[in-house]
This record gives sequence, C-alpha cells and structure tokens, in this order.
Amino acid sequence: MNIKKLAKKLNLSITTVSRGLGGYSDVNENTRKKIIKFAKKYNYAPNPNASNLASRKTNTLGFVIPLYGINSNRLNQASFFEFIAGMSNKINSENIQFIMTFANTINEEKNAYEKLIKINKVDKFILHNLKKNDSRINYLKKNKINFVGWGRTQGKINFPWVDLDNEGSVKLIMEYLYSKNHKNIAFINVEEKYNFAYQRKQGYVKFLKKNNLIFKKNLYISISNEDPDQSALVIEKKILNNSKITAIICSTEYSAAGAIKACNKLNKKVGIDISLITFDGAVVNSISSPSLTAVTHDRKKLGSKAIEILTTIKNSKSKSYFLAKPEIIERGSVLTLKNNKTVIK
Amino acid sequence: MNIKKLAKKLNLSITTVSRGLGGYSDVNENTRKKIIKFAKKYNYAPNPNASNLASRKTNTLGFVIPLYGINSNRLNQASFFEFIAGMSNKINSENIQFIMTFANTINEEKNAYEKLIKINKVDKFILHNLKKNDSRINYLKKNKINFVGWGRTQGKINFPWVDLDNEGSVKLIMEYLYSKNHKNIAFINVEEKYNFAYQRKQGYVKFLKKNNLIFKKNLYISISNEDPDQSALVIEKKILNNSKITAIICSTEYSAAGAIKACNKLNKKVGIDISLITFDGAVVNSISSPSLTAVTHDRKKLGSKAIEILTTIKNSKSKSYFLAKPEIIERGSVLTLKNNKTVIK
DNA sequence: TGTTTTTTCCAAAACGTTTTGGATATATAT
DNA sequence: ATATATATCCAAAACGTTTTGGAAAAAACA
Repeated sequence: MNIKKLAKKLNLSITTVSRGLGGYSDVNENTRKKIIKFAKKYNYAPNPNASNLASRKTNTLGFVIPLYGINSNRLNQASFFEFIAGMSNKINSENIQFIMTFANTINEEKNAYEKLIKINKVDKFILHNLKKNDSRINYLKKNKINFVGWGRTQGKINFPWVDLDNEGSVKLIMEYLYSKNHKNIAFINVEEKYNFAYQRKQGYVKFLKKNNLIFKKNLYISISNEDPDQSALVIEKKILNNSKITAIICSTEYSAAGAIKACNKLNKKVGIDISLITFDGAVVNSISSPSLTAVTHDRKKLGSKAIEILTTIKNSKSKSYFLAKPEIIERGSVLTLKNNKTVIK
Repeated sequence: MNIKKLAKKLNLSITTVSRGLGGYSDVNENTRKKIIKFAKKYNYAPNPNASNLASRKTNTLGFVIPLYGINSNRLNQASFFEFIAGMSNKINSENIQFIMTFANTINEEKNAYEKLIKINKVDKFILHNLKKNDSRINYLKKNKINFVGWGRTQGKINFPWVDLDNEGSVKLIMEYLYSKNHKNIAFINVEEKYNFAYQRKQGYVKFLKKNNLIFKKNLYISISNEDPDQSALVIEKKILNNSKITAIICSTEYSAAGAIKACNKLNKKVGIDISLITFDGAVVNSISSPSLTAVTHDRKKLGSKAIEILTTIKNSKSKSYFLAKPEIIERGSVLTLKNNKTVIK
C-alpha cells in the first residue's frame, strides 16, 4: 500500500492525501477524517525514505552515549538501557530513524556531535551527561537542531528536557527518614560538578533550612571514586565513626555497596544498627541482605517522554519538560526509631 | 555533495558513478578507482533515503530484545547494552538503519517479527534468545530475510551466527578449578531449554567424561528463577549443605548474586570457605567483595562481528560464523587448595 | 449584483539514488 | 574483411513522498 493507491481508493489526489495526513489546514476536516480512516483501514504508513527524501529532512535522532567518567561504570549501563527501551516504542511509531554513538572521552563526545551534524545525518538529539553549563546547548540551537536534554543545566533552563527529580527525591527521603524519627542523617553524594549531584545536595540543604535545622559538615561527604572498597573506607572513617548518625543516604549504588561493606566490617547490622536508603539500588539488592529501601524513578517513562517532547516541539516551540516522580520502595534497610524528641514543624 | 555533482566533477554519467561505487563489473577498473578517489576527496556518501527508495530496499536492521524469562532480570541488561554498543559503529558506517523493539512475552516477540516483516520495515535481523530448535530460522529464510543469530540452535547449524563459546568456557573453568585442586565442583546452570545452558552443561559433562570422572547429580542444578533471593534459597539448601563442595560455577550473574547471599547467610566467606566463579559477573562484581573471578567474552566484538557477517552475506551466501574466545579474569573469589589427591591426566 | 476573499482541492516538479535497456567502441572469431 | 562478442559507458525511468503554485467553487463583502 502506498499513497497513490490510497488516493485512488479515496478518489482524491495524492497531494490531498499527503496534506490531510500531514495536518495541513487546506484540507476539509471531513475529508481529513476520511483519509485517516482509510489510511488505518488499509494499513498505510508513508515510506520514510520517500518522505525524508522529499521533505529534505533526515528525521534521524542522534544519541551520543558517554562512557567516560561517572558513566564508565557498568552499573550505569542498565540505566541507559532502560532509557533507550523507553524511547524505542515512540521512535518506531513516529517513524524516526535512530543513530547511537558511543564516546569514551569528552573529546570523542564533542566530535560525535559535530560530525553527525556536519554530514547532515542527524536533525535531532537527545542530550545526556549535562554539565552545569553545557556548551552543546548553544551549539545545537545555533545549528537549528532540535534536542531534548536528559538532565538539565544549572540555573535558568531554557530548553526542553526530561529529568529525575533529584532535589525532590532527597526531600522525599528526608521526610521519610524524619517520619521514622531519624535526626542525624548522613548523605553520601558524588561530585557536585555533575548537576544531578548538585541538585541532590540542594534537596538536602533546603530540607534542613526549611525545618530550621543546621547543615552539619560532618554529615555530608562527596565521593569521587566509583570503587565500593574505596567508598567503604571513607564511609567507615568519616561516617560510621560518628555514633549519632542513625541513617545514611547513598546517592549511588556503589556507595551503597561501600556502606554495606563498611557496616559489615564494623559489625553494624544494616536495618538495625544503622538505616540505609539508596538511589536506584536494583543491582546492590541482588546481593545484599536485607534488601535496601530505595528511591527510584521510572526511567522507561523518562525515555518515552523525551521522544514525546521531541516530536511536539517540532510543531510548537514550547519549552516543554518532564520531571519524573520519585518513589520510595520500602524494603528492609530502614528502621523506625522509637524515641522521638525533635518535632518537625 | 551528491552524485550529480560528483559525476560532473568526474566528467562521467550518474549511472557510471553509481555503478562504479556499487562494484559492478561494467565499469572499467581505472575508472572505478578514480570514482572512489573523488568520492573520498569530496566526502561523498550516497543519501541513504534516496538509495533505499530507488533500490526498493529498507536496509533496516531489526533487533527484537526479549525481556521475559531469563532476560527479564536487570543484570542481563548490561550485556545487551554491550552487544548493541558493539554493533553501533558498524551499523553507522554501513549506513544501515536500526530498529529496536522490546518484547515482554514470547507472543509479543513473535508478533514483533511478523509485524516488522509484514509492513516491510525490516529486511535484516539479529536474532537473540535462540531455542534449541527455533521456528524463526525457517520463517525468516522463507521470507528471504537476512539474519545473523546471536546464539545457535542445536545440532546442524545452517545459518550465520555469532556466539559465546559456552562449551569451551565451562571446559576452561573446570581446567582452571582443577589446577587449583578443586575436585567437588558444583555447577549452577539455568534451564537447558536455552541452548546456551545446554551447551554449558555439555562442557561440564564432557570434561568429566574425558578425565574419567563421574557426573554427580547432586553437584548439578538448574535454576529457572531469575530472582537472586530464590536462587539463594536453592543454593543454600542443595549446594552449601554439601560440605564436600569446594567450588561453585554460576552460569549467570543472578545465581552468583544468589550464591553470595546464601554464603553471607551461612557465614561462609567467598574466596576462603567456598570458591566461586561466575559467567560475566561484571555488574555484580562492581559492588561485591571480594570481586568475583569470572569467565567473560568480548560482547562488543560479538556485536560488531554480527554486523560484519550480516553485511558480507549480502554478497556471498557463505555460512559465516564467529565464536568468541572465553577468558578467565582472576579476581578474589577462587582459592587455591593445598592438598591434592586427584591428578588429572 | 458583481467583486473579493476563503476554502478546498490538485497537477507537476523535485528530492537523490538505482536499474533497465541500450549505444558505441573495441576485441575476437570466422 | 565481415560478423560476433565483449567492454565500457549513459539516458531515462522509476522509487514514494512533499511542496509549490495555482484553479475552481463557495462564501463573504460591496
């Protein structure tokens, strides 16, 4: 089935069918309805090659996946996979072509974008690994290439994006822990040069401020090393030596693994002597006991929303965004304390 | 730059340039060389949309990713990711279009193939999750659709494939463990309906036979559940209760995770009280302590080889295949035993 | 009423290739 | 020398769309 045959069946010209399907205003609403009805009936979908050729567009989405720095760890690969799985359905149904590239260094990453644009292969991007101030934003805008960020830059955000609710997550965790009567809560974050880490710290700080609590320096650490053993060492020395601390928030799975290790070493039972809550945690959970209470986001939805936004900004230049809703999955690693002296207003 | 401009620069017709680049015999060898030289010089690559349109091919690769059964576990996602990463470069350089679909049930999987073929979207596939006897093989052959299997069927293999060396891996592991003086080695496999699991069992059985050792039923179990907790339970009851066992081979990361959990519960130290060697394990490994000794294959290479084969069978109908080489990565989970009574011939 | 605007449709050109069916020149066979 | 085969090239058609630039009919306006 092609547009010619469909037009014949409808007793209309090829032009009208094309424009009807394209949503142009120069075709009568009833005609359009009939066209759509017939298209469905005869299972017609425009041939993407012909369509792209004629419209001088590539209609190809580029996705450059960073495999350096914080994304070099295999733990992160599953989260990319989830995101891609989320995108896929929409990509297919929208007839979008898809190109993936992998970058092992920041330079490779930069080159990948430039090349794909230069040879006119790609006319839309999903951006990942956003820096606080990301040069790609202006570069793509200048080249008039649509994009959606998976993540945000810092400050005023004037581009479409989807993101985890990093700030909200920590707020949610803090409320949750306070509701369980924890007061001295340590937060093990990663370097704040990653915007998501910065946002998570904001959630922590703002929660304290809002509730007239003070930010204690010795309760917050930022770990740059992805090795659980190294993390364990730091956590042992800087956190677990403080007997006042009753709960720990881990920003990544490997720091959670490190925390478990450190607890084991000091013979502190997770979920009894010390409470632990982690971001994500699907992998740690497979080997840890008790299973860890965790805050998670629906990453598949994040992916599908990204494509949804990407296809709608084609028409309206709206500043769309989507903030995923954090959810706490209760498992066995957070204890409810009994004696409650501090009351949160 | 397009073919018209290039032809003008070469003082040749569009036809000749196209056929020259296409490798047809009706263009003089010197002319062809010149064409290729100019194409490179002017950075010419055929517009894939125009090319596909004219040649009535979609040139699109379908990859249906199963997310049910053994593939539903998050631990497996990283291995898909690696494979895809391996494919990507070649896919891009060969100007192949790429469609991914995800299937949550075996029915969804079947439908995905049929639909992609029916609507003429895809003209080549990478097949995964091969059964001992896989109906997709004949279906695709009948529809004259090129494909390469990631995995094999059982028995005579008359289609192109890439695969892990499952049998060889277990042989390698057994030799390794015996060289460390382990004699009572348990093997935790998955259901043999998956051909890779069957092959792994073959490796185990053949090694024993070759060395005149007997296959002990209580040393071999096959776990159907992908949940580490369930695995842990089975391993605790059926393996760890047997004090003769000094080493465990895990066919998957989640059974390795289960084994770790079970060991923790019984207070057996991995790498000291019990040795553990797993397939892959990179994900679990990044958070486990001690790190797990593992047998691995280069999955990126597997992916790139798959595409390489797929593009060469286009021309020659050769029965190509690629068997990845297994490698043992020594980490901290296998102990060398001292007293050695049995000698392997 | 006649004129202008709006609505609704369409023919034809264009997109950049591949492929078909020769044409021409050269080499080979008779 | 003539007929046939081979090597090398090319013009034109085709692929299935989108878009341009109207045309015709209907509606609105004067």
